Amino acid sequence: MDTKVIPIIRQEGCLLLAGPTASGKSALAVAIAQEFDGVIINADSMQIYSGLHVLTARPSPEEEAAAPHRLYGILAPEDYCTAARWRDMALTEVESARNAGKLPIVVGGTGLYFDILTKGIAEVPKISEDLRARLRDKQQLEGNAVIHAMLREKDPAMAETLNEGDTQRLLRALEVVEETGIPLGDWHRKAPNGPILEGARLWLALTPERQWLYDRCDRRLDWMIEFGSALDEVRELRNRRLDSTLPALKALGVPELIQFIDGEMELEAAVNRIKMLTRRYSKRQLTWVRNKMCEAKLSSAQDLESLKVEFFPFIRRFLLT
RNA sequence: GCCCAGGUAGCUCAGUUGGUAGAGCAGCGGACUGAAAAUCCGCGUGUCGGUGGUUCGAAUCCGCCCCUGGGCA
Repeated sequence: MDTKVIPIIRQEGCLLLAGPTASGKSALAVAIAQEFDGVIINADSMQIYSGLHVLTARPSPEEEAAAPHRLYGILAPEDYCTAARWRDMALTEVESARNAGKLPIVVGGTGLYFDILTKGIAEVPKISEDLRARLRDKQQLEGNAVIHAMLREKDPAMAETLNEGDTQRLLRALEVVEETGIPLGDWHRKAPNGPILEGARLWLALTPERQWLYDRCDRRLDWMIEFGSALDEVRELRNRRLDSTLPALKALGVPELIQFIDGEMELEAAVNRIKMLTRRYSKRQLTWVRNKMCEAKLSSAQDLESLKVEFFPFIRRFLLT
């Protein structure tokens, strides 16, 4: 039946589709968008950057042509996207989809983004780039122990909860207390959460069987290297000599492939290492889905048709409620 | 066929003079409030090749068998 004639009664509705890398989200999103007249909005922290189309497994040109896609490849690799920045862009896209009478479908694998989109994040004032750069340099030169000691002095409570090895959180906590004079924990408790996604949501999440997923990740990487242009992408990125701490330079596979290009690692060793890192990553994603997305309707189906059979009636009911 | 060297965790290996075993890597579990494909925390997961014997007690000593390398024929 032509389900496009089903009127979307729930005008303010939104779909959230999460799952680990290579679980089949992109194809399912396209199928949903076609069936229910939707707009696909990216919730992946790496696919947002341009330049790594193949390596970050962005939707193919065919998929992008089959349904509207938003927030893919929109930032330069020398830029960086914070979680809140993504949220603001995503909310804008959700709104314009709704205004156009279309169903927003937020799709991705970045758990934090979904969290912040639906539960919010404390509105901490913007930290000056100067300060951030200064602290980053200090950490690189003098190590975490120094950063941890500084934090213990200015924000003992937060220093207590953080491990000394946790570079990223140490820097964040320190820059906030230095810039604002207020400990990050206080901000979390007292600051308002800022805008979040309003309206009814339907959570869908993919939790495929582990071995199947790992095999798929492996084969996908082999394909990216052999038949895709992953190496060309990385070569081009490398030739721009960007700061290696930028997010896009930390996309899975980039550091290893740069090492290969520079002759510091054999291709096979690089590929094996990327496969391992990808497995670990997908495991973390599954942990997030299992433990934080408890509202989600889960499926471990391994092919598009089964996913459609499981999810479509659900979505239809949601839209007609 | 004979002679060596080995068979211990998924892999590579350690294991004192006999006291039911431990490292690295892999793996698994968890956390996640502004660079999150990031960053961190926790966890040995085992028919010690098999079988019989010696012994209070065997990964460890002895016999036989199986398997894998290497050598000699």
